[in-house]
Amino acid sequence: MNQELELVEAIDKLSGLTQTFQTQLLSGDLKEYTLRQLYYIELINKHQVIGVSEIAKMLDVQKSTVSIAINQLIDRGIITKVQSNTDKRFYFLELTPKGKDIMKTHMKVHRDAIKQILKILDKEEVDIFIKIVNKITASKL
Amino acid sequence: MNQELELVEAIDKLSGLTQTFQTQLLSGDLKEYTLRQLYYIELINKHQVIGVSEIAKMLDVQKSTVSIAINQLIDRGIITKVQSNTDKRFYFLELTPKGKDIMKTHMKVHRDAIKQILKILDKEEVDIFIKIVNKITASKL
DNA sequence: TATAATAGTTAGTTAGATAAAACTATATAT
DNA sequence: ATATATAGTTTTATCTAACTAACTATTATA
Repeated sequence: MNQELELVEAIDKLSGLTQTFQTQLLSGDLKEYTLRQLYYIELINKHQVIGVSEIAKMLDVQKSTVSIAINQLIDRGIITKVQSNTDKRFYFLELTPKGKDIMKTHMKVHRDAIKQILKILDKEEVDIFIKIVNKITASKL
Repeated sequence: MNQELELVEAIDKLSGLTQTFQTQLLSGDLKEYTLRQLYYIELINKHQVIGVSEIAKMLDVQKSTVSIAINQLIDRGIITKVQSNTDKRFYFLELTPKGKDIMKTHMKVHRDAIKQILKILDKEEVDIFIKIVNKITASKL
């Protein structure tokens, strides 16, 4: 079989796997949250200083969209906002302990999936896989 | 750095790439359609004989959900339904020429992405990549 | 100081995806 | 022949994610 076709199939399988993974993520302990919400939580976890406008720019959506979503997560006790002293217009978005727990659970799901992959592949294969993925992503495809 | 961490990062990058790919897919020529709609089209394209109930089972959603979505695509001239002669309850779902065009565009986007990957990697790397992906997906992770 | 820009909110709207329940029409099985 | 199952539809309703436009409060600038 030609290489291009095989690669098409491999990538199809990979995207099927991603979908299965997402489905698993959204059942289990994180079923109360949408992917979007988990992503907001992830962004806030990753950036020490972040506000509504920056998130909106990152996601390329309107500020109002983000504002509403974030305030819902605040109402649910997952995020807090702290007004900046130096610029009263700005609010630092932070995770509450509950938000940090969600983040931990999310990361654990990731880690568990990766542990399973590590069981299936031998060390050399993992190295090559990492190298290839890095090569692909480095090229800003 | 330990292998697990590197794999975590590689997979993060890969999922970032997937997201970029999706964003590109949903701008460009296919911006009038949602991912879900493209998936309905893909399923109908892939299966010569398929009806509403089967799609519902595949996606694990209610028949009513699929019925509404499919009828919207029929209204937009993308799908047709043809009543079966041997079982009058059943409707064969098929792509119209417009639907087939959408499918072609969709596949072209895929093929183009894969061609870019083929440019970046050498033949041996592609082979290994395919082998590893197959190993992972074969294991029903 | 008056005006611009920025950060975030609020009100109102829309599209899409989903569900439950009641329904029609048809086919199958006892 | 009657009862049950199946294929698909319709109605009603909910939720998410997004939009625009108008708004407040604050900061920066000319």
